[in-house]
Amino acid sequence: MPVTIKDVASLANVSPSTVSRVIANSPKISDNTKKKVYKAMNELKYHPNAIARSLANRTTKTLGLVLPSTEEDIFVNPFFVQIMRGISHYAQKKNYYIMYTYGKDELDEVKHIENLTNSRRVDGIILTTVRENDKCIGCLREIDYPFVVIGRPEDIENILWVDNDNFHAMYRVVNHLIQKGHRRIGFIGGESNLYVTQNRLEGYVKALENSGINVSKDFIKTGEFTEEDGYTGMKSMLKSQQPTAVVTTDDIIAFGAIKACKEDSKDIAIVGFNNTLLSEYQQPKLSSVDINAEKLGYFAAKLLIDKLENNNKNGISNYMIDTNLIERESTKLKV
Amino acid sequence: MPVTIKDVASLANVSPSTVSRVIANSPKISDNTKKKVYKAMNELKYHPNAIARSLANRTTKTLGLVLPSTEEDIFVNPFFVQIMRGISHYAQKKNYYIMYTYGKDELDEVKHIENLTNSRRVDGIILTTVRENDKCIGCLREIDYPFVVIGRPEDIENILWVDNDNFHAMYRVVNHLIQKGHRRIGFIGGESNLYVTQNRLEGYVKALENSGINVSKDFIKTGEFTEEDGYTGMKSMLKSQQPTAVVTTDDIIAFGAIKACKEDSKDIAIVGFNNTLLSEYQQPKLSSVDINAEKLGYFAAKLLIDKLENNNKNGISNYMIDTNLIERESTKLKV
DNA sequence: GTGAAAGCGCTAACAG
DNA sequence: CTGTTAGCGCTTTCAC
Repeated sequence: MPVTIKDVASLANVSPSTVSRVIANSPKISDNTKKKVYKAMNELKYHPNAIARSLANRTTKTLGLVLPSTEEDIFVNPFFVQIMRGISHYAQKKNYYIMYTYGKDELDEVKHIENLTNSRRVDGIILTTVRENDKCIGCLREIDYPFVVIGRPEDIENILWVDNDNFHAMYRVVNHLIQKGHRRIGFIGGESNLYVTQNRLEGYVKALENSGINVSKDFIKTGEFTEEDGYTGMKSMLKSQQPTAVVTTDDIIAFGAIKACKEDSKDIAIVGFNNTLLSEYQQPKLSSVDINAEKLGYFAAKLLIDKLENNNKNGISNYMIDTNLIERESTKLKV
Repeated sequence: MPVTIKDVASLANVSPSTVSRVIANSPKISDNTKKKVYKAMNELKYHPNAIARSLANRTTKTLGLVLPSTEEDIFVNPFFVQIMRGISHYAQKKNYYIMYTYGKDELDEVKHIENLTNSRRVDGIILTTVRENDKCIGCLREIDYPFVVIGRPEDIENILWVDNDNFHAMYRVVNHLIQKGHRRIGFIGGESNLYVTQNRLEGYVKALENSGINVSKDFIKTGEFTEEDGYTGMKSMLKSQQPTAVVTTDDIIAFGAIKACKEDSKDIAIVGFNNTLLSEYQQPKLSSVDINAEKLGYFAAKLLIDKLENNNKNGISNYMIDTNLIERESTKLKV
């Protein structure tokens, strides 16, 4: 029933291998036979069977995308959807397909990765989260399967990854605030042992130092990525210090900080991170750093596909994606 | 390098076909040889090659998911993410995989569908939007490829689909408002030629009639799915009628309606639809109908997979998914 | 430049 | 119950 390469071959009066060469656009095929073959393909409405090709040349042209399924992550944050689009964007360009799976937790993710790779359904894997001592990375490394990570892993040796330049992102935000006249600027971050937190904190410190502003421990709070810790961080800072501006490492933290300011009727400039959907719906509308998730996805796909196609001559193993401060009401005022 | 069925066969001292039967869990295999084979598989860490299986039995165990990439749709609305999870949930249960593609527009979607189906990468397709005179459906029908659509198509003959019971959803919402004492209830809907709009309107009408409340054209507005049309619809209703409550067919419409009420300082009960993320962040928090998108995805996958596996004995060709009124501040008050 | 033949790894008759 | 034998549809040496 389905038309195969043989049908095309006999109609065009050539051998199957010739047709195959035409499909692969082999250089050593006369223009004449090329034409003949194309004609036959059109007449028969021939379309190569991807599965058969995959079996023969041991490559599926498919990438596996592993998504976490934590409620908060997935819903409040357009992050993953944007990443998916970015990936899709580059993949389509290169004629790659994407299979996605949701993992209930880290172990479940590992299980899915094993399924995907053992069955050879995919040529490579894209990881969308990094954890401490990441088991997914461990597993992929062990079986030596191509993969790329969105977010900077602890141990980057021999790993493809993309991430924002968190140092610069925060550096620029703080600088911007300084330009606006702020001198007493606080920092409220998530877990202090995370790279993101550390890098963003460094950017904060550097910006202050560069402007000759004293960096004080009392202006630096870290905790969890929760509204609550944003709230308490802000509260305690308000009590002892008199910040005129506060930068945070996540919108959710910023939301808590806003709440604290409102309670104390303090008018303080606040900046969030990740530019989540809700930032625009705060009172005041929250200025936030857009991390360009779509670009993260795009370059993750690029890194992986380039490797798969051996186009990685330049040896690039990671990309730093730029960020954008989206300025809204919360940082409108000059001091 | 990779271990194949042959390796297992020779280690277990059986033929490849026997191993194949063990993999497929064929009933007519003695427990003894089953054990032998399993042992060999474990020792060799054998994993069947999915591609080879697909080629041999002409089935890929993967579904193609076609997503629209309209900004608004994708971002503001957790709809698609939820659908993806639902699909994934059922698919994983049945050991199916999902490939997704984004279509820039209808034609682009058709192109992707053709790619997916012509290359035989997928066994079936899941459509997440329905348009008037839908080209995707047309194409799929023509080539007679299994598919399911989320949303009720115009012509449902021989088509698998899932949708909410829009009639009942709205019927119950209006009833609920009536219980609360409302008698002057307005309706603001999207495009009047769409099924959703019509069905929801019918539910609205029926509920009023059942309670012996007069249905007046002046209480019914339709337009586009925009904040603007929600706003103007509300404005004009406020001018001529004195509604105490208004139901809408989309949160975005409700947002506009809220705005209009605020401007005129009218305290009117308002209900949205789709329970989007932002509904909770309105002032007042918007009551909205949750359409259970995850369930829509789940049952879409079920419908399609059941068909593919010929488990569709009962001949079910669609599911109606229940909805849930999420009550928030906007309908708190009794009249 | 093009064809013949072997094979990718697995499944599915058909025997026995 | 199990083995033998052909393929599934395409690619890829290796000749010519």
